[in-house]
Amino acid sequence: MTVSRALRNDPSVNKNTRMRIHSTARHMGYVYDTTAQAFRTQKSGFVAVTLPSVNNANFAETFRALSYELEQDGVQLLLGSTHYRVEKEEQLVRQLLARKPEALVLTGGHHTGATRDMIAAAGIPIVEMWDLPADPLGHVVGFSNADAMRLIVEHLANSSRQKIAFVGASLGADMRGAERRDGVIQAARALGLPEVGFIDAGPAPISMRHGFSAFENCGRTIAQYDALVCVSDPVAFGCLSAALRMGLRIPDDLAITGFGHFEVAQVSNPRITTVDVQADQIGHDVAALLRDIFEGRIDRPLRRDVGCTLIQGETTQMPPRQMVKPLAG
Amino acid sequence: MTVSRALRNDPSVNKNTRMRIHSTARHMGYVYDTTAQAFRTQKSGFVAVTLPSVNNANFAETFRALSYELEQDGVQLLLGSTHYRVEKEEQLVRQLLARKPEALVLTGGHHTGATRDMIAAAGIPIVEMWDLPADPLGHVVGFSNADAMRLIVEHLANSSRQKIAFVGASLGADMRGAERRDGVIQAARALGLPEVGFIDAGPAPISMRHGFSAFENCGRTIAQYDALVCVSDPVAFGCLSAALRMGLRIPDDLAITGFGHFEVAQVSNPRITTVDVQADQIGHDVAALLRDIFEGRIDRPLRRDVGCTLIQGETTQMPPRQMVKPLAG
DNA sequence: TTGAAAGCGTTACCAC
DNA sequence: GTGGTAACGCTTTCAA
Repeated sequence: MTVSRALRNDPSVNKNTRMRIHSTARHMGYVYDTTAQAFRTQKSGFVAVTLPSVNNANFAETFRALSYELEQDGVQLLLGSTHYRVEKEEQLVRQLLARKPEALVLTGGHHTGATRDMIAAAGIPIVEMWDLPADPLGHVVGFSNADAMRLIVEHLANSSRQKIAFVGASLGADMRGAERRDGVIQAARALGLPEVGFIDAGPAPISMRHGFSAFENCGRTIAQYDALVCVSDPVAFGCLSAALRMGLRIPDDLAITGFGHFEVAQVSNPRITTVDVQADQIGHDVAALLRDIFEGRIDRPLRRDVGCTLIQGETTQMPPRQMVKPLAG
Repeated sequence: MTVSRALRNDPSVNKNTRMRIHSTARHMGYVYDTTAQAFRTQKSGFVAVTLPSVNNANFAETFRALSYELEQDGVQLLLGSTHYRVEKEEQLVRQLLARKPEALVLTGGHHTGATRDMIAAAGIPIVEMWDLPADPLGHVVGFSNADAMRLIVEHLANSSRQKIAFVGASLGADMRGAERRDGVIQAARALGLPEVGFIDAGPAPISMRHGFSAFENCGRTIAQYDALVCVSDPVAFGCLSAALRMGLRIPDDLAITGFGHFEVAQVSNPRITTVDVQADQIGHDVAALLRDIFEGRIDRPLRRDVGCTLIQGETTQMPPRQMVKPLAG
């Protein structure tokens, strides 16, 4: 039928006819049936995405960017939330694969064996994002959490901070958080700093209020540290707020750093030193990658490191100014 | 075909036959086609949801609660973002309806004519949430934005604030924001307060940084107000941060209020007076409603007001203490 | 540039 | 308890 072609804007249809068809279709309140199309063409038009949490400005931003790009290609995203648990991820991936998505985008590089098996059996393109896994399932668009923390620790060391504590979720679920903690520990060792402390803010996901409580619960023991490296900006903001309420001067008494370049880090008072990992860029890059995959322009697994940048705020000091070298000669 | 029944474990099939069919199916590597089933039965197992933005802690929380409840029933949510524009919503609803969802959940009660037509033609249950529209499309789970603002204005008036300014997005796109502004204006009039000012923080969506800039751009003109009623907590936080940087004392020089009971309002320093609208409760209630609908326990449109509560923070003063009444006698 | 016919895999309905 | 037939709404192919 010509109608079918017209509605898909097939160029072989006369412009007049097409216009007329479109207008009557709209007039009738006609809605195209993607279900029938998916059935007929054996293409679902879905891309499945898992996030640890929707309620996280960074992941939400990646999803927004991804969704914005892909909806222009008529792709519908299927979103699932793992609540930072690989077992939940397994259950979710099973549910999502039943919808026959044309690709699967996972956050992070840690998965159960069953998840890996299902994914292998599905035979669709896989993208892992927000991480640089050692043994990827397919394509990768992410950054090194350890590298990000090295930036932070080196910055702190440059302004003569010695005793660092890491504020994060209880060990177990949040793998990217654990990688960040390890990154801090490694970086501190490499610089010859004393052993890094750990302040447990409770089970993941943790946010502002958990940072706040964790700081309050430290009591006077906080005095043994001169820098707090937090797993994320919201947690850092919570700590900052608690510290200010206790009358501490930030950064004079204590340096505080975050992670993720959340809005709150830029608007808070003082602004929080953080690391920008460009959540939106990850979304854009994954979308571009998927487009390349669907159009057959990719033949082997891609591994893209989007990198990260230190954003100096006001919760840490500038490194002491270097001696100015005399001009040559 | 008997095979079809056997594979769905229809009890009317002989046990032997069923077993034989299952075994040969497995042997053949047969995979059941969910797509064809969805096509034939006209039941997709989808519920479509539109949000103004995913990148908003309140809407994300509603989505999380909704998703959490419904995934237990094997329902998959289709999420779309309207970017606070009814035209975008129209396009989105068209896309979503093409997937033949079994219900449609919309945020807000303002839609284009075409949207209303499509929805009527779709003949599926509709839920409008986060609002109490005068002419609902179907079911409603929400609250009155005007009522919420009345709570705020009365609270401010109780502590003798007179000159109020509303900080919100430019008029046009954000309808709930506009309702809140109108609510403030009406409440102020009802209390005999002077005309309410308007500080434009730019086109929706607006967040912390827009509140910050808007406040900064006011310069000295801010002095004419003694209370700032912000369209949301993030915007209020931005204003608060800018005010503190300018050396204002909050709430002595200026009262500031937010909306939505976001985490930042509770952790900020000082805490921001706000209105709790229970984003998660809305999600739960919508999920419960959908369950009732699918199981045929609902015969006429439901209209549920989840209400809202004033949360007194530290950016406004307590009302002057009432004279203590002498004990009886 | 348009139209007619066949068929995708499933299920509802009816006959056996 | 089993099986045959038709149909869901679309796209592909071929003919006009």
